[in-house]
Amino acid sequence: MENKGKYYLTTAIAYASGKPHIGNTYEIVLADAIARFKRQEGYDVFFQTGTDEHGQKIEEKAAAAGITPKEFVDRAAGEIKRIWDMMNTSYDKFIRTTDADHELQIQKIFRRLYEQGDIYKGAYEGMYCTPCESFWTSSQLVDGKCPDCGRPVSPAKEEAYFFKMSKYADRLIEHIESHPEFIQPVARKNEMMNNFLKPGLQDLCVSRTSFKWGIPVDFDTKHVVYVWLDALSNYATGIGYDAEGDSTDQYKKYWPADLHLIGKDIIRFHTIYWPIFLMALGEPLPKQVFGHPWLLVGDGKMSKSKGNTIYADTLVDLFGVDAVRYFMIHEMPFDNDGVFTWDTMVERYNSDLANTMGNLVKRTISMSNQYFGGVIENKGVSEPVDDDLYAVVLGTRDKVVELMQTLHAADCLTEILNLFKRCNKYIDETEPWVLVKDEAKKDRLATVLYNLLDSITIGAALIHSFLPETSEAILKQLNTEMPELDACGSRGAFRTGTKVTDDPATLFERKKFADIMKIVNEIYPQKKEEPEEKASGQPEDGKEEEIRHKEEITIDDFDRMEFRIGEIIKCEAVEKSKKLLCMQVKIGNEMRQIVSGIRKVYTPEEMVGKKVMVVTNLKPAKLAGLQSEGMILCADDGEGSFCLMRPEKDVPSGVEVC
RNA sequence: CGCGGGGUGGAGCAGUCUGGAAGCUCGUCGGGCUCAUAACCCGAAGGUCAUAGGUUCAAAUCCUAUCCCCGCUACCA
Repeated sequence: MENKGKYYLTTAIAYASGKPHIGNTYEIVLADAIARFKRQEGYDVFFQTGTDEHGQKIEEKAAAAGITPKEFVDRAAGEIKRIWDMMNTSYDKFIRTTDADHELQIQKIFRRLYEQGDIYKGAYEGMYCTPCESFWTSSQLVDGKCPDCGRPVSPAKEEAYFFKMSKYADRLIEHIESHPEFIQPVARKNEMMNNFLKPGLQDLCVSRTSFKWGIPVDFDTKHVVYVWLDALSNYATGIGYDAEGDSTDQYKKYWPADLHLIGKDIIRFHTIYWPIFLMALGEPLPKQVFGHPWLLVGDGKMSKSKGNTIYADTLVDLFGVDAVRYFMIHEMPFDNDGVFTWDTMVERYNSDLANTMGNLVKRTISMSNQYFGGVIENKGVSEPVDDDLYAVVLGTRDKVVELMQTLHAADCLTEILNLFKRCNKYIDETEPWVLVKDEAKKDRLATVLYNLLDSITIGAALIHSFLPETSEAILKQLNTEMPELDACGSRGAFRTGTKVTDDPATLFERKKFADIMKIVNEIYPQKKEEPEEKASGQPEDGKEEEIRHKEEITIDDFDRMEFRIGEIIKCEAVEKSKKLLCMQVKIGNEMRQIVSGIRKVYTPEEMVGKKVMVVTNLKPAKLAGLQSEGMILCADDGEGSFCLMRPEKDVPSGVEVC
């Protein structure tokens, strides 16, 4: 394949403060898919990742663990690298900011910027919290107090080095405006322009004296280099940049980076500070910075305090590496956060990997063996339906190439799955099990199976960057070589007369949701259910399937809830809504307004005078703009039908239900 | 009025720039098939495209207002 030139991509370097969760792992997986795909396209790829190991937080964590910072980051970096390797990522270099050559270059860079006047010594002024020994900006303060400890802060000054950001701001604005592809997705570009560049850049404080764990400024050793200047520079130092003009050939070949793949939270550092540092050093700017969205768990960000942190190992144990790669890439829209739930994980696994792809390979190989002893020749007996099949199969390559150009990796997987789906349909259209009964159709049957094997070969090649192991497993079962990317646009990827395996292993064994959840519940025992559920809430299953119970609660938990009998005094339909009723409910001597989604089953007229069961200590909510101060309980069958819970005998309103 | 993004069938999304019969995946229901992993294929149900106005022969798409979500708002990696 022709060489298309070099392609240098990086991930952000992972902060070595702990074990990365699936959100952090997503980035390396996406980067790996891009790197592999670029290689497949014929680029000379250099793929760098690594760890960011300096800073106050690490110093503190190490102290808390009773070890030196270096010991701490050695462990953390080892763990991160282990996970990257487990995910089968094909990085070319794993840089650590504690690498000696990197540290040396940072000192050289700092000195050079100082000597040429871009860095100057000044004083950092801000609000200082003495107990926390931290500076805060006025916007960070919470009610004018320290956001960490809540204690009052006082203005303070500290000697520090600053970088003259404003000097390069105009050039950067000009660059961003004239290179619309520089910041991706574009929505982020506006955030940067509006929030930082247009209002005017402040000079950046690039040294610290408040902690020690960093790279010392060699000419003023009570300062350490600001971690971002340290961390960002890895992209250059990792491939051999030298601030004194003696950069390696590798650097000269690969710089500037073609892509920095980073999280959307650190776009500012990569699209403002890093380009400006590079301008100051006289180096060209990276071609593109892509701030990818986040992979969230449930409906919130992952956090240790919530107990919902999910690690890649856990998923890999349950589903395998490629299934996890598949999920991560497929569930991330281009510019929206993706969401991980066990439900969708199992669904994607079963539906896409087991049913559509795995089963297709198995049934095709199985038929090849049953009908032809595994040796399939292209007999050239074609029918119009073959062209329909190939129209989809051969068109996939171009679609994938095009989508990857703009880093729409999730859409690529959708396209490739479409290819496999089309194959399944083709089997139904051609009905090989019917053909086999007619000796005269034997050659047609062979052709059909050949077309399938050919299509699967192409599909396997196209999915290789995303699911390398699976791709190889399929090709091995077909006993065929992976075609080059260009060959995926035409027929003949599968060599006629090849004998496929006679023992096709199942690529993805279907998983039962209940089995997975059993294991998950052991791993995450304290998983909490949503406390609030609407009256018309959506129940789980209607059928005979077993009831999924919520987490067990204690009598004390139950005691926190208050139920009372309420009498509906007034009731009217909520105009803006077709399912809401707005009621005035008498509970003892007080009146409450309650909005409830029961209009489908109850009319306003029939509600008046009824006595119902009400949750009376539920936090008020606004429904369709109306305040609702409680919840009316219903029995709900989950099929859209439900009925009110009413006292069996007449009781006065206000009495408690317990 | 700090800036920006978004509200589309049960779930997740596309479509909005360049108005012209509301689409995809999953789920549900019905049918078909039997090579295959209770799989695969076909069909159906289900949405007044957040709300209210306006422009137009025609609006999810353009304009105005309102409501609700979510990012960013600088030296924390």
